Amino acid sequence: MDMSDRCDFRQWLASQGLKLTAVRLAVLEILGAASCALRAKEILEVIRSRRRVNKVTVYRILEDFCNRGMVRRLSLEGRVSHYELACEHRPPHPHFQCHTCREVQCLEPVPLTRVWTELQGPVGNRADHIDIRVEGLCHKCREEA
Amino acid sequence: MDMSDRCDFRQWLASQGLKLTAVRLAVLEILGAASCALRAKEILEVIRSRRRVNKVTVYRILEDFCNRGMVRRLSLEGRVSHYELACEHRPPHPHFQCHTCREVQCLEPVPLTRVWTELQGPVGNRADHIDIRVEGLCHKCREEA
DNA sequence: AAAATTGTTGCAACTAAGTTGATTTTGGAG
DNA sequence: CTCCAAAATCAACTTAGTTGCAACAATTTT
Ligand SMILES: [Mn+2]
Ligand SMILES: [Mn+2]
Ligand SMILES: [Zn+2]
Ligand SMILES: [Zn+2]
Repeated sequence: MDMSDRCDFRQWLASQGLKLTAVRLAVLEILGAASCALRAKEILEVIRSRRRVNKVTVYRILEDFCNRGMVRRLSLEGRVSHYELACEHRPPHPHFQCHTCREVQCLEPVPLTRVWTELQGPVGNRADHIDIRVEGLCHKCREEA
Repeated sequence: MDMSDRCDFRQWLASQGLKLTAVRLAVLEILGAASCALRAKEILEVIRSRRRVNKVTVYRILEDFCNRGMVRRLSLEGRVSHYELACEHRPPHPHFQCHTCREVQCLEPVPLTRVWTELQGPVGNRADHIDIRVEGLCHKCREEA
């Protein structure tokens, strides 16, 4: 799932009618290079290692990208949102989160047709998306125990 | 999914070696009577309509119940945890959350064997639990639109 | 070129949800 | 009834994110 090199972030911003700014580009590049979903604070720190930024700018950019469907916000355990790129090469997929170290791993996308049929909600609801999170103990934490 | 009348909360507390206190009992009764998962603030407000309580007490009780497996904490959209009873009559199940009104509905438990086979995480991880959340537009919000 | 418009960033102050440590109160065993 | 570990309270703190407004930058208009 490391096909970010295929994405032209400058072009993506242009196609969204967004100006190419240093912070926007940095957010996309950082998420594109990440192997798993990142917290806003982590993104902020990476940008700050290069240039001066205010956290509000990063939060506003992430919010905007999420609304446009360019980035996905994951609700995992705890009160901290995690963000990952939602480019065409990265379809929605389940995640694994370790009880102990809280690390998040992306799992392969699953065909949801089978799951859909199992999930008959109250009639009249319109389901748009299924979010799957597997909880457990990651291989690193297993070795330590 | 309204079998809370079968649960004897006083006995449950005793079997857990917990003293029977007004707030503990109230938390269990409120969660037992709820038709969907509640936020800590909602639980607090219901208790406060009857007696004086500090929010810390409620948070500490919820935390303790979650650690003991008596209550489940749901990580839904946003930064607010939702809590539901995890008594023997209420097995883990998926949830539906409305984009618009954010209301949470409990869905029927699904047999996860089919889903398990689809979710092949990195080798070496030990999966303990699968959390499924369906997002969409609830029937009430659909009517309004 | 100057001015106005628009979009972007920065700053400070704020909020919501939950946590911590110290102190006081209470359930229930003896 | 007495006593004390367990439970509740209080105030202060933390974390993650939000809000309103000012400053700045990039275009567009005159
Ligand atoms: Mn992912
Ligand atoms: Mn439920
Ligand atoms: Zn781990
Ligand atoms: Zn709704």
